[in-house]
Amino acid sequence: MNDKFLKPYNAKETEASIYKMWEESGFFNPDNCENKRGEVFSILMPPTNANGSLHAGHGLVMTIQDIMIRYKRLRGYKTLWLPGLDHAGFETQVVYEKKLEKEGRSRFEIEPKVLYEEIMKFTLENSQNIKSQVKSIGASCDWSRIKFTLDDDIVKTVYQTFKKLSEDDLLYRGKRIVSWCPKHQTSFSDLEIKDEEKIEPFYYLKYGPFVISTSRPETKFGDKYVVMHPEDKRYEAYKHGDKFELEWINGKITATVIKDSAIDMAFGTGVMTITPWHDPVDFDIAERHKLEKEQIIDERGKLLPVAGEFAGTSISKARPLIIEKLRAKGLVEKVDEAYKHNIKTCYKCGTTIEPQIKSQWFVRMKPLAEKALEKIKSGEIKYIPDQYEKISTHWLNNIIDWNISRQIVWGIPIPAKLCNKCDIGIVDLEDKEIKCSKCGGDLIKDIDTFDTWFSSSQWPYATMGYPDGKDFKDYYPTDVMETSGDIIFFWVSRMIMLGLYVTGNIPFKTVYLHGLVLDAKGKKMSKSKGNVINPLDLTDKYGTDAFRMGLIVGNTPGTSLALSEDKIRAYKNFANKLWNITRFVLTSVGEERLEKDFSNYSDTDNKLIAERELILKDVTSDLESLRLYLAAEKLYHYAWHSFADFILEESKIILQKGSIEEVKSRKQFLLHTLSKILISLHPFIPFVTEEIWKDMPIDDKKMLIIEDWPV
RNA sequence: GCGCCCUUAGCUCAGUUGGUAGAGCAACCCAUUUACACUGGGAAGGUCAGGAGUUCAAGUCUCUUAGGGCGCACCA
Repeated sequence: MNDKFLKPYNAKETEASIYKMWEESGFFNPDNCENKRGEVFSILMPPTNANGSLHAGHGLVMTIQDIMIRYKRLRGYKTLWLPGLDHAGFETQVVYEKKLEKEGRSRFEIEPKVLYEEIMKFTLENSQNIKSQVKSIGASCDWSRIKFTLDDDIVKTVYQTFKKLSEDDLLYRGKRIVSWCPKHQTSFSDLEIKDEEKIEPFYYLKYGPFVISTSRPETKFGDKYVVMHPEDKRYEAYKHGDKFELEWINGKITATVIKDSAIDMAFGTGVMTITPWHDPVDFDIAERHKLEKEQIIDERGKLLPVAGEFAGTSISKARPLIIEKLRAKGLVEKVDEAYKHNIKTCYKCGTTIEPQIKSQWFVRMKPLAEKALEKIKSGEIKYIPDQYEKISTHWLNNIIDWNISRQIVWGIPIPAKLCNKCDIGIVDLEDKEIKCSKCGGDLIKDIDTFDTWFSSSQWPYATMGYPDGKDFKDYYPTDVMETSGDIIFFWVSRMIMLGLYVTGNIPFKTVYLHGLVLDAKGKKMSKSKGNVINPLDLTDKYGTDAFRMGLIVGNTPGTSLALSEDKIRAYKNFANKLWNITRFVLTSVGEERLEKDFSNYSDTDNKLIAERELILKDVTSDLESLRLYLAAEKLYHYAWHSFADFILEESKIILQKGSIEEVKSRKQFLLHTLSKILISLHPFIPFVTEEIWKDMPIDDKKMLIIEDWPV
């Protein structure tokens, strides 16, 4: 027996060299593995923010996927786990802007091209960091195939899709109302917006013969349409299109009566004025009746000249002043001081979103969503846990067009030209169009970039070299899409839609969604609360295997997990337990080597074998159904409480007092069982099992990572 | 407002098709030159949130009440 077993298991000394051994073996790359079953299994690693560092959530992602991959590899599948890095457009740009702020610079003063180069350099430097962190978790992904969302071939695919969408009339450039962040100076899609409950005053204002209500008096300067429900008896006397004069904030204006059934008769007075430029509901009403739209607030959140004396004032400063003026004119009917309502905020900085009308590129989602819904309904795409199927279906059924333009430099440039006269946009992948075909105006290059999710939604086929790539033919569709439940719309649903649209085939068969990793008290980790657990601290202290087990056991998909250090410590003990089990077994068997075809077992051992096989079968079925949490626990229990506590104790007597046949039988049983325990535990705790495997007295053995699954 | 999920031992959570309630941690008693103290043995701990129903049988299915969480939509 190797002397190393005389000391407790030392994860720290072992892990780096084991990972290096795997990497050098080439077995992470399916091209180097024998295809024993003639079946493939593939997973895409959700592209990690190249600029970020590993957090507990990544730890979970990497562990779950690595377990799936290692298990299938052991079962003889040709397994591809394709790693990726994400330029994470807006996220990274925000991080970089903070850095600029600290240096006393601003992105608005830097030439876009220069800024892009700077962020690229910054990101590529940091990407080395995240890669080595992913490795430290034990991820057995194929690094030779790593893809970055800004790689030329990915960009090329994204451009082809953009063009195809345009040709199929699923893309349009439209002057539409979008969610605009006055701080970040970019528009968003509906998903980047967070609702926040706020208590604010609610004003009832006299508007000619009507009383209207608003929480946003600063938008009211241009309001010249007063809207009511066509069936509202109270306002029967007023006809659609009636005009009247009234005294308003800055003097006399002419208003027009509009009848529209979007009005809720029960709310307030049942009458409202509209600000189509700054409110989506108002925008829709204006579109329906072809009403004029006027911008009141600029991109920085300041009032425009239409506000007269208030021009140039910010919203927060102007609001009380406007009310003061209205009050002086006797136009304030009443004020509800504590009005509770939801306002839309930027998910990143919390700034109140200021809707603006902008020319942006939109994707028509309804036709894409319908195809996705079919595949979900037919069961071709399965969700784990299954409640996500309903959540996805609901979102897809109510989908709105997707704004894919972002006014930031860090991203894939939109390959299009805009007319400086008529503002139409044309897709121009070759960058050769000069004159507008419609009005003859000059074409200028669109300076916007794509929403990050527009490129990551194409990840499954873009990374595999669609349409001609060998990997695309071999590994698409992938088997499991494993990611966090909170990006189900951002990413998962859009991958399904674009995958189906571009390739005609689903991008993955099973969607496996894990929950959030919370702190030990079940609270969300956040830098401001100071409760962020760095996974690398834990792997350093308890070993990566212990960390992995702690994340997996008892963690059901979709449910958030309270990460307790106690639990991880318990699995550190488990790694050591296996170590000592090995020490005992190796000492007990002496010179005995594992005989592959041994069958002359004693009755006692045959009974134990039957038990063991039952458990291994059970574990295999759990793994096939992706019940990782159960498989891990069952193996843990068998190794510790059956094999160590009972079988090893019993062996002490048999090896001492048994007949020659009984001793031989027991020695073989111990070796076979230990080897099966090591193989089946390998997906969960790869490092310690591989390290032990080196010393197993087995002839012609392979590396554990490519051994044969014991069932 | 609409929809979904959760409520099981002190804590964190399992419990796949209905068939005598489980794990880890914590706490309690005992053992101590043992393969392993990163240990072993033992005992304790639950009217499965409350109520009603279906069933020979319900933690599991149905309805309902309460509390917690999440998603979506929001009325100016």
